Amino acid sequence: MPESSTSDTRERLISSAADLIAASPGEDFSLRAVCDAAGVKMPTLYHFFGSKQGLIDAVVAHGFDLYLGEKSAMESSGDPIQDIRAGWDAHVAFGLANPGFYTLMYGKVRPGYSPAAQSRPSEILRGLADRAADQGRLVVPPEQAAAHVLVTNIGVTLRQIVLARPDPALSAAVREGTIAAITGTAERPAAPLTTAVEIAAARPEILGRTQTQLLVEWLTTIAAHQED
Amino acid sequence: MPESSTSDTRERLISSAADLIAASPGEDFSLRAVCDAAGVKMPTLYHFFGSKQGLIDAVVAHGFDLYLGEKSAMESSGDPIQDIRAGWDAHVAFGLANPGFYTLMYGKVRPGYSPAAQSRPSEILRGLADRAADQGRLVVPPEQAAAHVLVTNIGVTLRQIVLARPDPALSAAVREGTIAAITGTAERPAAPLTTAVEIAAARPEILGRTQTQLLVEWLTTIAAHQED
DNA sequence: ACAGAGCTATAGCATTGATATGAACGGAGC
DNA sequence: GCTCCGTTCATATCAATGCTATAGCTCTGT
Repeated sequence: MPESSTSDTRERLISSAADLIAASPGEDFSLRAVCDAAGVKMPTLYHFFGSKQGLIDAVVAHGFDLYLGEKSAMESSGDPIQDIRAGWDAHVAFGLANPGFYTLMYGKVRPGYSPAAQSRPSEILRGLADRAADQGRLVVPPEQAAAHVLVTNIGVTLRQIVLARPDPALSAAVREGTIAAITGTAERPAAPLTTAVEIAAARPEILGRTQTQLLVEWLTTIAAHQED
Repeated sequence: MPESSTSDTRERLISSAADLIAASPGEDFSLRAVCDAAGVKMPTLYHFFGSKQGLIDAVVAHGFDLYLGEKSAMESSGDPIQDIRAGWDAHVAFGLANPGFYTLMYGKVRPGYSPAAQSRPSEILRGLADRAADQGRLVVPPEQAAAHVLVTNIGVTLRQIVLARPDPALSAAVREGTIAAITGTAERPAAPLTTAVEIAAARPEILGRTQTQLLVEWLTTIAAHQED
C-alpha cells in the first residue's frame, strides 16, 4: 500500500502547515518550521508542492474543504433567500473560528490574484442567486446579487478579524441590508401599500372584520391609482 | 541647514518605497531595492524607520495624506448622507487608482493589526454618522452606521482590486444598499403603515376626504397596536 | 534478482531583514 | 581653536528564508 505512506506524508505536511498558520494567524510561516513539525526535510515538501505557493494553495483547498464540509451539513432549507442567510452566518462563523485559513483565502489582497478554490463557495452562492431570480425574488441580475452578497460578507468578516472583535450585530445588520438591497424590499414605491395590506389582514381583530375588509379595499384602490 | 538634507533623505526613501509599491501592487518589496532607488545604504533606512514595518507605516501615513488631501477638496456638501455617498466614491476611486497603497492600508489582514492611520478616515465617517443621527436620519446607532459603511466600502474596494476589474455598478449597488440600511428606508416594521398614510393623504381625491380620513385613522390604530 | 519509479536526505546558493562597528560631518561650549 | 557630541551614513556581517542540484534509499513489477 504505497498510497498510505505517500498520502500520509503529504497530509502531515498540510496538517503541520495548517497548525502553524492557525497558531499565528495572518503571520507568515517558514517552510522549515513546517518540515520540522512534519518530521521531513525541505526537498520532500518541494516534491509534493513545488513551491511555497503550492503548499499554500493546498492548505487553502483543505480549508475550503473544511468550510464546505461544515456548510453542506445544513444546506437547502428550500428557500434560497433563507439559504443565503444561513450561508452568510456560516461564512462569518468560519472566518472568526479559523482566521488563519480565512486570511489566506480572502485576506491576501493582490491585484488579479484569487485562489482557484475561492470559486467554489462563489458558485454555490451564484446557484442560490439564480434560484432566487427564477422565483422572482430579486430586483437585480443574479450575478450582481451574488457579487453583492459575497463582497459584503467577506468585508464584514475581514473587518471583524482585523479588529479581533466579533460583532454579531454588525454582521446581522449588513446581512439584512444586503438582502434587502438585492430583494428590493426597500425601493418599490408600491410596496408600502401592499405591506400595509398584509399587516392589516394579519390582525383583523384590531378594526374588526368589516372595517378591515374595507380598509384593504381602499388601500388596493389607492395602489391601483399609483400605477399610473 | 541640516534639516533640509535629513528631511530630503527621509522623503526620498518614502517616495522610493511608494514607487516600488506602486510598481508591483500587493507584492512584497525589498528594502535593498528601496535603498538603491534612494541612493542610500540600509543602515540609513534603519536609522530613519527602525524596521521594515516602520517604513511601511510611514508609507501608509503618506498614502492617507494623499487620500485625505484629495478628499478634503470636496468636503461638506451640507447633507451628511450625501457626504457619505461622496466619501464612498472617493474611497473606491482612491483604492482603484492606488492599489499598492490601498492593499497596505486595508489589504494586510492580520488579527488585531490595524495601522494607526486607518483611524483618520474612520473618524471622519463617524463624524458624518453623528451629524446624520443628530438630524434623525439614522435608524441605527451612529457607531454602527459608520462601521456598516466602512466595512462594505472596504469590502467592495478590496474585491475590485483582487479581481482587477472595476465594477461601478456593483459599487453603487452596495453603496445604496448600505445607505438604505442605515437610514432605514427598508426595515422599520411600522414604516409601511406610515408610508401608506403618507401616500393616501397625498391623494385624497381617490377615496374622497371622509374615507381618506377614516383610512388614516384606522391605519394609525393598527400602527399603535403594532408597537406592542 | 534486477531495473525503474517514487520518495527523501545532504549540502549549498542567493536573497532577505536586521545589526555591530565605526567614520565623516557640523554645531556647542570652554 | 579645539574638543565633545549628536546626526547621518558606509563596510561588513549574521541568521533566516525560499529554493535547488545531486545523489541515495525503498518499494514495486517483472
